[in-house]
Amino acid sequence: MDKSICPRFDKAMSLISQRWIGLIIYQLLSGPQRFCNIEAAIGVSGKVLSERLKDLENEGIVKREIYPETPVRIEYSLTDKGLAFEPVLRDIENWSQSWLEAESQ
Amino acid sequence: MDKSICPRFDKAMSLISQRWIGLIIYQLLSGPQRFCNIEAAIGVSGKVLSERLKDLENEGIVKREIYPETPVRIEYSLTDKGLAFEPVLRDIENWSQSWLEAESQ
DNA sequence: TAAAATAACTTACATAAAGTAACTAACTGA
DNA sequence: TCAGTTAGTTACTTTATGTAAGTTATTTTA
Repeated sequence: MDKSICPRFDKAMSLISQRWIGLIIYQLLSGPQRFCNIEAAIGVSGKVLSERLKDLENEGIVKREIYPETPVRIEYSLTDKGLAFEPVLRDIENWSQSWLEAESQ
Repeated sequence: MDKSICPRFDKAMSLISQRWIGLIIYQLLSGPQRFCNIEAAIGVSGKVLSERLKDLENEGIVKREIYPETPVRIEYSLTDKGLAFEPVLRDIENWSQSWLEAESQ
């Protein structure tokens, strides 16, 4: 058990290797939005989405804001820490455009 | 179910959101190496490592080469497609240095 | 020559994570 | 009052991952 890898890098990797985390942040790059919007846009179940949003909020990556309108509006948005993740997602986007086929079986 | 996201990006995201995939590619960035070396360096179990290496080989990201020496040497290395993934991992590295704490409990 | 070691896996079993679908609570408009 | 919307939660099933031991081939050591 070497574990020669940096614990911070290791933690970042565990973060994005949680299913849906990347797509949630990517979706929030297009601006603050509601729970049901994220759910519909990326096709995640409500159960997992609420778990992930809680995790991301605890990590300081996502901010949850309640607007006491009628009906109540709850908006999720990226913090600076979350916005700083954009280059990662852009690189993944670029890589996927260059190296993955448009058609998959 | 909008599913407005690009299927190629979606596929790339499913790839890196598989546990260990990122760390395996990262580890291979330091050069071709053997199974047991990757296993020790990142702390993944042999079972999952062999699954992941097969997946990565099928995706054309990793190359497996057998050197019929004594004892036989099997080396895993990155293809061009795999090497092209480097910027993603460097960005994650940078992000983790800037935004994650050195100490975690 | 037999026993122990190493590399590269695989198998069996246990636990954790994710998916599915239905349910809740608060409100609103018809 | 009934159906609809938002933001979730709960119960249950399926899939993924972890752990530890076993396998095959070869090689080194006693």
